[in-house]
Amino acid sequence: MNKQDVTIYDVAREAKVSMATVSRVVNGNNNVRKETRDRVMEVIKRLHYQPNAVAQGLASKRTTTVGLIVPDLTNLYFAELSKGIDDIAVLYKYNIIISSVENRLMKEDAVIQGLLNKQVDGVIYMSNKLSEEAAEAFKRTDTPVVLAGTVSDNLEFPSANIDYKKADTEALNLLLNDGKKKLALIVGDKEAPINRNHRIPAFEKFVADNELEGCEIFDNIKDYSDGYNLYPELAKKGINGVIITKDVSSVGLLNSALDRGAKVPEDFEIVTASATQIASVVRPALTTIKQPLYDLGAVAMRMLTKLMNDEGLEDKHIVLPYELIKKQSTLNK
Amino acid sequence: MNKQDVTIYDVAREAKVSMATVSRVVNGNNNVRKETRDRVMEVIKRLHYQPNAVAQGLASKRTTTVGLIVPDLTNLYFAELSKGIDDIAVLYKYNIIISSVENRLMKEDAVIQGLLNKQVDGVIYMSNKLSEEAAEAFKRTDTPVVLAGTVSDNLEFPSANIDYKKADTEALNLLLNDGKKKLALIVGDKEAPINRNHRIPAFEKFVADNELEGCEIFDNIKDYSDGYNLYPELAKKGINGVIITKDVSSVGLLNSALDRGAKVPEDFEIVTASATQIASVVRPALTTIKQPLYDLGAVAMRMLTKLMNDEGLEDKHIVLPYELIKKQSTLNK
DNA sequence: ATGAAAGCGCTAACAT
DNA sequence: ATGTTAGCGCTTTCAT
Repeated sequence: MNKQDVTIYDVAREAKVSMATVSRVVNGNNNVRKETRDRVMEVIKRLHYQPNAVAQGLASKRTTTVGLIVPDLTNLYFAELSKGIDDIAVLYKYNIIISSVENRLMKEDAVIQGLLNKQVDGVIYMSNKLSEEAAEAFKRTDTPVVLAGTVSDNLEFPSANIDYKKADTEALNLLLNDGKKKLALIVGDKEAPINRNHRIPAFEKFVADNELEGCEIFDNIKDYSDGYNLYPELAKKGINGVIITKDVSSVGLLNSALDRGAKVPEDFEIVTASATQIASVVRPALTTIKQPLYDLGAVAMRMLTKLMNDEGLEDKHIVLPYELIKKQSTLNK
Repeated sequence: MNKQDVTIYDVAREAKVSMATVSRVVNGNNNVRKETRDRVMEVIKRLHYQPNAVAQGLASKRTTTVGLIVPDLTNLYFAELSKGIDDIAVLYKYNIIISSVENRLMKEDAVIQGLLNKQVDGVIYMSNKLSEEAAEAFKRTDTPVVLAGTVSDNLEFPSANIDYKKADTEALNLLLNDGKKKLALIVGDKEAPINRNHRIPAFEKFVADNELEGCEIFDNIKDYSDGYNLYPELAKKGINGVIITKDVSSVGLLNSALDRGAKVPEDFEIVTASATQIASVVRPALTTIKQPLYDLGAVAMRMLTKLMNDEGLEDKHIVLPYELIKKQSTLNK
């Protein structure tokens, strides 16, 4: 593959040692006399020797590679998580094999199997919804898995998340406090555990606790135009305050409201639930539940390094703090 | 690594054939009698045999893995390119090892060397600027490299791009035709080949050809706040029409102009040069040079598959069409 | 501290 | 059409 195909054997011969010694030098094993080490190092430099990671992987059964499963690279929620993951991966000298799995001919479990066949040392899984097949595939393996910004049904996999219930409740309180009583929760997929187990129950509890009427949950709002097209329905129903989980959709909703002459935030308030770049550049600026996406990714990857090192986890489920950032899409009384 | 560590040898024994035959079945080699194939397949299913890709890689010297070098995952320009790359990679059964290289402790050539050590079959490089070290590292190897949405100085590497000169000239004509004569080109890095060899010469030629006065090039405008903070200077200098290369910066510039009471597009026109999601959701909507980012990525990856297959390229440098999308940040007379 | 040798799991001649 | 065998480049006992 490389032009100069210098192997460990060439180095050994040239340095007049065995390949075992070269291997020790390369791997920083201390059982090498300083002189020998220096001599070997010199030859390595001179011959431009680079270890073949595939051969190392086969012999050692560790590839220093982790798999990343992500629905969509162009979704900033996952991109920002990935950045945190990547930075920690670099720190610990892991490479990342990335696989996006949304809208794909290839089934998710096939993607996962492919990753496992490549002998990745661990996997980070991100998604709105951990599919059945994915969960099954993970359970069939020893390879450690961590979820980042993703919840599974029965907490079977280690994860890094925020407290979605608490965050949503705080946001709903903000809306209510601003005098908005016809509230809506707008999600991408009702059946995603994050919604089914956290956001929706929190919303329903809040509505019940405050004896609100005419509140509603809207499902299947995933992209810009979904958000844009939803506004008329909300207006007709008199909804005047929403939490919307996808940043791109919130922007669509905002633009739609403005285009139809709604006053934001006087008549209609929006809280968006991720705080990606896209939510922060529109006008009026969106009030947002700021999730520490970079940190969530970093923490998840750090957990994975521990698992790959058989160190065990103090906390199987790490919950990071969020912030409710009050901007111009809410009155903030 | 996997719980059931079934090897090709187990399958061979169980199916009463040699491992060579199993290998043939796994690799779709036709030199196997149908009965034998069926029997082997049955055993493979029954034992849940999965080939170890690392061993395959070592023996065959092909890893079906390509390296992707990208400055920043959260930059939508690169994310959208990556999506095109990824889709074609899946089609041709390649995995992707992704390495982001901006703001990193690890030097770029070390990142590249790491990729080569993992025996990737090819590399796609994306950046504003192909660094010296990167170019050197690539030249030391046989591994094919393709640039996506990236230009190198002397066209030494195959690439997929648009005609930046033509695109910018068309945009400048739009501005001039709208009556804007104090024009600016706003870039991230003057020294990036894409700017030094294409955008800047095109801008200078346009200014000279049309005998315009007070036009200027602004450098080092890379993120939202750079764009936001630049506007006052533009206003002071009387600049009334700009092409700006980074979408995030354009949005900063737009918001800044609006905040300071400028009328867009009456007094100040903006054309942005990538057309990522972020440029399309702000109001007023930005006129943009729409680069076919997904396609650029897809084409680059397709080129790479050919090179990895020793097929050779008809065209070493592919130029895809762009579109000038006229929105509300220009008058479009 | 160093070396010899046996694999890691597979592919790819080569032989039959 | 199938089997035999020699690697691929490295790590890792086990000796010494």
